[in-house]
Amino acid sequence: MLSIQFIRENAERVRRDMLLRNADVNIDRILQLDDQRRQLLQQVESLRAKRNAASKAIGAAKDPAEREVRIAEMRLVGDEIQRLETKLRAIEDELQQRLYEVPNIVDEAVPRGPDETSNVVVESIGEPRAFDFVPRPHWELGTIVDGLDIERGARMAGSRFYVLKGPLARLQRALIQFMLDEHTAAGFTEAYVPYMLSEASLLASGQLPKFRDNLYRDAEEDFYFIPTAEVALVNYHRDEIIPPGQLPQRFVAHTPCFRREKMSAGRDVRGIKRGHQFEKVEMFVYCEPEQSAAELDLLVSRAKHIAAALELPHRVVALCSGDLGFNASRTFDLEVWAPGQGEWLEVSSASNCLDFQARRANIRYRPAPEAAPRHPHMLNASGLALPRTVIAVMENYQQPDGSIAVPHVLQPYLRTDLIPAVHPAPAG
RNA sequence: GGAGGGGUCGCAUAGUGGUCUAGUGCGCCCGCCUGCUAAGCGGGUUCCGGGGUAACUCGGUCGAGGGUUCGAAUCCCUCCCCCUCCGCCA
Repeated sequence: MLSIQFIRENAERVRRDMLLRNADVNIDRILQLDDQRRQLLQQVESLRAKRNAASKAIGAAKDPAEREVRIAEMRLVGDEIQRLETKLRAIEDELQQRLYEVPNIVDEAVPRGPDETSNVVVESIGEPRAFDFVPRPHWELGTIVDGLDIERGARMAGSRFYVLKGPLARLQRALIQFMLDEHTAAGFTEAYVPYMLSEASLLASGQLPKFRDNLYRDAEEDFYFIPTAEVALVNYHRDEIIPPGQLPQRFVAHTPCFRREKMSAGRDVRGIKRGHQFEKVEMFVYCEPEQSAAELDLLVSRAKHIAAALELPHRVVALCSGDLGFNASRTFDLEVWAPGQGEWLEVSSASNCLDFQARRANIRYRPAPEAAPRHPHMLNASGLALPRTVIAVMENYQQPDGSIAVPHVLQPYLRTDLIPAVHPAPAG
């Protein structure tokens, strides 16, 4: 979240950024609550100071009669303190709730625009392959290589679930392994993290209270299923002051991700592009504020590296202000080309969240041994999302008979250069 | 799931209603003393917030949140975490 001090001192900037995001946030109400809070706080605190002094005097007083008089006096002061504290608490609660729902500020470099149509393609790498046959979508290829079973997935769990088996289960695992190997070789620390987290952790990462609808949770215990490993890694240092000399910290984690995705049925439902459960390799960085712009570049370059190593045509898209996520002040998406479906698939989203999550999670670091603590900046990026990378590999590497060539870098993992066609191609 | 024991300043501990402004030791920082180092001596050492240009000052903070009281580390309630044993289990 933004600090109330920041909002107070930069009210115009914050109002502007809320407009740029199309965020419906009442900054005036927040400032008004802050004003009331500080007024009340001063009253309460001066009364408390008075009570503290008097109580000390009572403890020291010898004469019982004098004690009684002062105790009676203080009883009245105590009542008044209680009355004001009740009022103060109500104001602080409302202020806190409202602050939790204010999104991050918008980086000056972010293109302005109301929605994704204003996003800007900043870089394109690789030429889409020229096919001398009509490329098939991945769900057809999945059937041909006997690696994808959407019907049985739906029978087990409902719509938007699927089963990967045989060569495609193995392909996905090889991709995960490859990505982890590449990122750890680049200095990222691999982490295995809980897949269910407490409500406090979801609040710290920014998922709650605003995005409750998109989360799965355990009905009986305080467990929320992670929608991304980012949520776990934000909380790695929650309520800590990181000692001097330990930044930057770069993590990479492979986890499943669970999302309710309560969107209109009928869109994006074909195949495995969007499910309630999917695998993702996630990168996450804690760094000093001065470094976060460079770290964002690093994360984008790491995501690009994976797409390039897999020889997939890809492009980098700068999200415009209206398309930014709640936590992010600047985001680049990485998209890969899927020729079977004929569309660009978002496989990574790299965001600089500044100190927005650090503040919610109460994370600070000490720049130097005697220095005052500061909030670190935190960044996250997929590196990459699995089902869509699987789709891109399948559709880009497909052969006329529906078999799928294996990208060079994956051949050591799969110990083959071809996923063969075992069923005849569907007619048409 | 059952029974018991715990959570106090970076670490270790003391503290069971008012001289707690949380003591002591270790560690760390500054100073003094000192051929050098060590020892010794003195001082300092949580974090958050309010007010103030500032020096400074006030409030809060003993796992978290409520409550009792003029006054809570200390008493009461709810919750969280850790340890030991039993049960269950990959």
